[in-house]
Amino acid sequence: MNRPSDTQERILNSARELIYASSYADVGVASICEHAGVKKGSFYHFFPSKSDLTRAVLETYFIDIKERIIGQALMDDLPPLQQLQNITQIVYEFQKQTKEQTGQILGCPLGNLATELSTTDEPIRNKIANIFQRLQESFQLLLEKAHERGDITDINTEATAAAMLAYFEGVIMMAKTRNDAEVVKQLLPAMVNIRITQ
Amino acid sequence: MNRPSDTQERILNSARELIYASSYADVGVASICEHAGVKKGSFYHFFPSKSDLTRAVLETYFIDIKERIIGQALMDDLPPLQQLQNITQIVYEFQKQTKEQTGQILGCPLGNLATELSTTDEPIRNKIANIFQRLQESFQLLLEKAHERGDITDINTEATAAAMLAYFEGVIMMAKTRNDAEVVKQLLPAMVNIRITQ
DNA sequence: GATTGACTTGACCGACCGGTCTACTATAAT
DNA sequence: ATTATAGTAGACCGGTCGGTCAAGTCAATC
Repeated sequence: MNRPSDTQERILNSARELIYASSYADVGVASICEHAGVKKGSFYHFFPSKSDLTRAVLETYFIDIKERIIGQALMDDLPPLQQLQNITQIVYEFQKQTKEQTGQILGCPLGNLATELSTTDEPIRNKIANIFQRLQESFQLLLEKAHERGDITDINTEATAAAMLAYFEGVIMMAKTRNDAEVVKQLLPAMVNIRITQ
Repeated sequence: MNRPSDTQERILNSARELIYASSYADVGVASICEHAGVKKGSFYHFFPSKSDLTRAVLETYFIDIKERIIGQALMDDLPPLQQLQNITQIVYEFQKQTKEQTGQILGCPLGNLATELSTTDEPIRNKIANIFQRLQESFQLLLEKAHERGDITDINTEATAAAMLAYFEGVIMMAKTRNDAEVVKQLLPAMVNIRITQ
């Protein structure tokens, strides 16, 4: 009774791209369907609302960041602080690449939606808060490893991880606003020097 | 031949409040007019478009930040790094206050619009980039004073000011996403320890 | 007191919004 | 072969969007 279909994925990918390239409000359901090659009826067969779809899209953003940025940075068998440094380099290259391809710095898909929707769509705000938490924990894990190795001392790893994530998002916001990837190159490496003591 | 009128200011103040409380896309021209007690015709007499109005609103956001936050922090005759520290404290109290009054952390009005519109409205992106530049210069001035006093050495004041502003925006974004002012209290003071060396 | 022009009024526009609905198709289970 | 159902198609809905416009009001100028 179930026909296999890639429609759901097509919708997700379409929304992923369009929302990242502009904003939640600026991308209509009709555009998402058109870009996916799908009719509106199918859209609402798979997703009860645009907000629901966006929460699903957010999860794919997280998976991408986790795999393509953090996972990539951890592949080299380096000290944890070096791996953190890797992250900043990978992000720079990614932002630079999208700038070359689209002419624009698109920023962070999570931060973009966080600032746009946190006050008007509670389920989305909550979803993003949850994702930020998981990213923070990835940072924290690296900090704890560095602590065990004796690379850092007297540090509040949880608060420092949160501070690093905040700096990360802030730098990317500035790069997007100036539409200049070099902002990332100049500022983001300093992320690994942030410390919040106990 | 010119009748004095507070209509323009009423529109500006209305838009200021409504856009800060939600977002650019979520606030219609009709809502702005209604909240200002003004008819649509008057709106388009004073402002050629919603985008133009928003650029004027952005300038008022800057003036407010400059006067009510930076100006306030500089009133006490303290060492420059202490004055920077003051800024973080004032911002915490402000965010905490809006949370108490509205139940929500509204974040930074500049950062909010920066992430929402930088890729879709070039004049607005440019306006925000300009404002960020001026804020960065305020930070830089304090860093240079600190340098002259010998409080800090071997520092790239321009890059460090940019990094501090980025961290500032990032922390406020996280507070908004978590809808928790305590994030600001815990993370923002570390802003003054950020250094980017030459 | 006639003229000028800044300002106000509110009806109106086409386009688009998110979402609904009914009819239809295709396939898998019986 | 019949039935059940997941998925597709696309017309349609009321409401809202940013923006326009013609008509009018009012005060300052001459």
